[in-house]
Amino acid sequence: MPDAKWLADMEARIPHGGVRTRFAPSPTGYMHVGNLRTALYTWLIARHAGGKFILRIEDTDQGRLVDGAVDVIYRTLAECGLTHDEGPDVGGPVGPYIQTGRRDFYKQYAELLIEKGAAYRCFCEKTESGEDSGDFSREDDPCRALTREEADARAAAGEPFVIRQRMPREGSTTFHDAVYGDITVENRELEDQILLKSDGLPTYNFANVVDDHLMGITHVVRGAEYLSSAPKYDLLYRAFGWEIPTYVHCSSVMVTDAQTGAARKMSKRRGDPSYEDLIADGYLTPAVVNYVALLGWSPGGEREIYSLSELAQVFDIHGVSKSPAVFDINKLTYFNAEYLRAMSQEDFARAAGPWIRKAVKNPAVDAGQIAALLQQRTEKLTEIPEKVDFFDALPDYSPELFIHKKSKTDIPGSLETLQKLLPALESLPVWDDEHLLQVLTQMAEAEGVKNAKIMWPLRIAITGRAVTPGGAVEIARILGRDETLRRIRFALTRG
RNA sequence: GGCCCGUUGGUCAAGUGGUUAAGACACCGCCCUUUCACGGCGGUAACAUGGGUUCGAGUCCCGUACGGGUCACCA
Repeated sequence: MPDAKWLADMEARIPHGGVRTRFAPSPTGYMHVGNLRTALYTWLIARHAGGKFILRIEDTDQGRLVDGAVDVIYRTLAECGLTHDEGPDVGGPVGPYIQTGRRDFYKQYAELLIEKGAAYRCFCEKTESGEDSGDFSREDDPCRALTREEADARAAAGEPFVIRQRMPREGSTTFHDAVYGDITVENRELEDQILLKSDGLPTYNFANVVDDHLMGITHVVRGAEYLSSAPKYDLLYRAFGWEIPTYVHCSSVMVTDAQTGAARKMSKRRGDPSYEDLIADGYLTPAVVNYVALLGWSPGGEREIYSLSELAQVFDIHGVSKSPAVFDINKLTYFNAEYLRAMSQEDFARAAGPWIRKAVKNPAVDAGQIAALLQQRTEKLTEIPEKVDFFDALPDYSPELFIHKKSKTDIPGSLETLQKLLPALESLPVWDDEHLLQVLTQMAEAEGVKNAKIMWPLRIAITGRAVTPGGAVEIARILGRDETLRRIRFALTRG
């Protein structure tokens, strides 16, 4: 029944030579960290080898289509720099790259399998997931024993059917995985899985095998949840007589459950962060990519900071780990801080600007100067507003803040210091760091006290905060003379 | 429950028969310092468990425990 000419044409367009990998997400509208990592590893394997990275959309589940979901995938890949060479949007030699557009292909290949005796039509009624299907056992399926003529006749008569894979009942199947090594299962454990659904669309497992072959995929990278269906794939490849690609199964990414403290798989429902959530939370894309790369893979040495292109150079399947890794937001935060500090001052100012302006509306206050202060003490962009809001308006603060043991300050002493500071600052010839520091240190020297005894009261008076991004000098400089003096005078009224 | 996979400090992890069992995050301490940070130095902390094999086992084999995955006309 399959068209021999058509099959030959399909085979003829398969690219050969060179590594070809593919990321094949189903459009659910959610790119969780595990998905991103799979995409990353897949991309890295291709780029490391100078091969092609292909994007294929697996939309065979008509019941789970989500609007805009494909856009989330495009956007995430693009932002992360995981560019694809072939895909629904850019085309390529082995399209279409969206599975519903390949509908007829699967039918042809399913029928080819029937012809080879490795599949059969099944007319049994659908059994819902999780439901007890009675005492009927898959092994007793009478359809498996139907002759070709009978099955063809019933199909021709319009009876609905699915096409199932005919698994061997004896022996065992061994497949090889680049991460897990050889895995052997008894064939009797394998169910006659459905290849083609009654709506004519393929199941994930079948579509994968057909597409990966037709697209010339050399390395199949996917989550370890597919490990147990891998032997069925091998059987399918063998039935077709196709070359088996290299399997690369990656362990899952876990998260520590806030309630139970136990590790569990990440999930959208539980509110675990997706890529977009992390970005909205103030994380930088390169930091996320870098961290995620190291979650379940290790380059070996002691180095941890890698750019995307550096990752592509050093990536090696050998470093992929078998056991699940727990996502640690703490360490991501550390990576983020590292990336923030490594930025040029200009880039940081550009990234931090909007966040500073969320809290500092006063245009007279220079966001660029605040950014310079912030760069060495910011772990995520989102924490900026609360750190700088005092520039806009002096917060309500308790005079108790003037008490600081290490600086040897108390309330009366602080007010006294501020009182003396007032005229000195009023007459400061130039309002810059150099002069501010000079007047302050001179006063400390004249009084025979440590700098801190002068600096602390000033900083508290002009910020109203125990912790600030920068010291008294820098903050006074940014605030300007008028505002600085105003805040000092205000402090004095509170004594 | 059957089958498959896994198990090095709280977390990420190096380690491929002989190591004082790296490194990083987090945590703690000290130093630097005009606060907090940054930075520097140091510290606490691990081979799940029981048997083998071996002159020698984190590394190899078997059992046990624990964890994960999978058993859909979902992917």
